Amino acid sequence: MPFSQNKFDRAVWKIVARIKPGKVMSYGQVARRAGFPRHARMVSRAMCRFDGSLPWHRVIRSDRTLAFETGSENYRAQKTLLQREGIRLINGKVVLPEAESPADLDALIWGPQQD
DNA sequence: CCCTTGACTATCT
DNA sequence: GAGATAGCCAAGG
Repeated sequence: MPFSQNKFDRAVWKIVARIKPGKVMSYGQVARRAGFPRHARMVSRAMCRFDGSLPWHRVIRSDRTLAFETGSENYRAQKTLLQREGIRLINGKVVLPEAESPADLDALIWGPQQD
């Protein structure tokens, strides 16, 4: 955020703002790249402090699930924003772009239903 | 201070 | 692979 607070907030902001459309990062990764290892939870705290003009939806859990309660308002909002960028979800998990393969496509068609 | 709370994680069953 | 568990760390009561 332009009018950021502390050093941590600014560092986190910078990293998240750099995540390109169609890509995602975990809270832990953001924390590390911001220079604050083991601060994944702090990243989430910072996010609610300044969310709005930044691609907050591209930050997910390390297990590739969304961090909100399933079905909650925020959950649906994030899911929508991600899908809008072409990011797929299967059984509540984000399918990493790198992992797109015939096997995954089969899963999309025949296996677990797509979200 | 001590305890609780998370938009978290790594590890073990 | 899904649940349980134990770390993690800043804020707030």
